[in-house]
Amino acid sequence: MDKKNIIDILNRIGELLEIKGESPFKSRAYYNAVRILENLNEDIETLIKEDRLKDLKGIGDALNKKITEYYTTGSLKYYEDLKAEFPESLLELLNVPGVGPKKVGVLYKQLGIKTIGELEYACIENRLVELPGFGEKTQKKILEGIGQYKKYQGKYLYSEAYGQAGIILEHLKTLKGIRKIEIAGSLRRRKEVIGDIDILVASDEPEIVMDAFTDGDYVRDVIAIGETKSSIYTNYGIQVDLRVIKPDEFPYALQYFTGSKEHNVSLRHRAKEMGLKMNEYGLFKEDDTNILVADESELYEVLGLEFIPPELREDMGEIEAAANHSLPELITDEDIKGIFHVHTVYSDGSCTIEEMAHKAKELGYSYLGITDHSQSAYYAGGLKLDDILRQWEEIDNINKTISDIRILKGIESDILPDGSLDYPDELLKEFDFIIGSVHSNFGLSEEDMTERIIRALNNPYLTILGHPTGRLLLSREGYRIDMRRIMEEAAKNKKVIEINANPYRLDMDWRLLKTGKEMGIKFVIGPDAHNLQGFYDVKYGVGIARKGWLEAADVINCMGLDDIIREFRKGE
DNA sequence: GCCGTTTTCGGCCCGACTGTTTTCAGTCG
Repeated sequence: MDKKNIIDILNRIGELLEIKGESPFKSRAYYNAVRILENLNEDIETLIKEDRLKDLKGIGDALNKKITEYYTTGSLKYYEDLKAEFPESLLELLNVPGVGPKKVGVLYKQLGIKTIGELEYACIENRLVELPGFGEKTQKKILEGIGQYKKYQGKYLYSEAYGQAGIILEHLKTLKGIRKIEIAGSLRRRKEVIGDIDILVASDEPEIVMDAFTDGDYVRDVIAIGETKSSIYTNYGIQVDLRVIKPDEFPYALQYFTGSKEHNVSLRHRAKEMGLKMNEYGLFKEDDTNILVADESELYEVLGLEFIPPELREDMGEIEAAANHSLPELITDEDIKGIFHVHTVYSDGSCTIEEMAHKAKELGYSYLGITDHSQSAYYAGGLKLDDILRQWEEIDNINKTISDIRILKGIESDILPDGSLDYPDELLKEFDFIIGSVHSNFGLSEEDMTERIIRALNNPYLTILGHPTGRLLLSREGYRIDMRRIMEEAAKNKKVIEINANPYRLDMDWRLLKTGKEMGIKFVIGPDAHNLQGFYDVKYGVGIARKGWLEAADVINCMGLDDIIREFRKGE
């Protein structure tokens, strides 16, 4: 029983209550509790054991009892009773964009629809149009939503897959008989979305490895157990393939299974031109003798190439660059000197400025740019003029007392539909820097949305364009924009573009970074942190920057404090 | 279901958008 189980059940209760039609404030209380637990800096088990849960603002008597019951007995009667009223599969319907709890309630009560499949069928049969509150367009939208949902099925965020892989590696590392163990596949290439996890092990004793792998706590189902390959589903539903390889073959297999497919096709083509044949077992001369290599880097060397970091293996020019020694020296986690884009209790963050500052300092950063939401972002508690003045005063005071880190005054200003920023110029110019982001009116035409952002990029006070497409991976497409034109405008006006490191966003997309860099654009890696944990997302942003060929010099938060201040003053 | 308090019931963030309606409900952020 861990925090995630508790959070899951509270969420499900909230959703079931909504479907049932209970007071919205009741379900909100459950969602509120979820948020509180997610942002908890203390161990939840300790809180339960010491009976301190109810001290948390937002958790009262009822929730305290329910959480404690679930934690101590492993089940919760209230939830079981609620579940008995509705099939649990109803909750899956909520994943379809455009379908909320009210619609689920109607679909279930009037048409007996319980699953996505049934819903899809009912749409095709034209049976939704007659329902109260539904119509032609709703039915069409739901059908499209189902299509989108299906597209994302079986896909996972990099951060989720990374976490799961870590657990498995930890479990296997202690085994004797393992000579080498590595992650391969898209996870090693640090793709933003992952289909499955590939793990390679070099060992002379495959049986021991396979037994241990398929026997871990993380296993939900075993799909197959073989001598060279076994597959499982983890508790989170991610498929994991583990391959055991003879130690001599490890470098070839690692290269082969890291991919990408396109990279390997190009690489094999190159090998063939050199009279060589390559596959997962080796690199063979025409007489079929294997060219022995100790690691991947020697393998690339034989092919006349510099070592190509896995992140770059997407067949986007990396092989040519490796051949003529022009691969970039990719940015690393250690290059990041300071942080921009964090939220605090002033808007929708859960920690104070001081807490965030101390964490940033502890992590070795030398500056921290605070960016709460601006006044138009009602839903996130955006800052009014008074709040801003109060925040500035607080920042000034903290800067006086804290050493080795400097807090910078920023704001994440909404870019309003007309492209203007959310405060008058007299106020805007007083900030150290400004991130401009789109948070509303996502439905503008491509033309209008592009114009909107271009106008913002022409605002002298805007420093950084935040999460440029607004996408949420696996759940929401970005808004329609002409990214090429936006990049041109950013380059012309010397505006920085954010690589939002939140694992749900990873926006802007790495596929565009190399082009942007060639256009002379500078980037910033921003965690969009809403709590202390958020700082740890920076590494995901670094991964994306690496995939986009970026070096430390391309990313402004690799600059030291003095340089950054000079950089910001340049615009004034 | 939680909170606060002028101690026990009333308020709980707010607005845009869409599609369905004919004045509003549901969804989303």
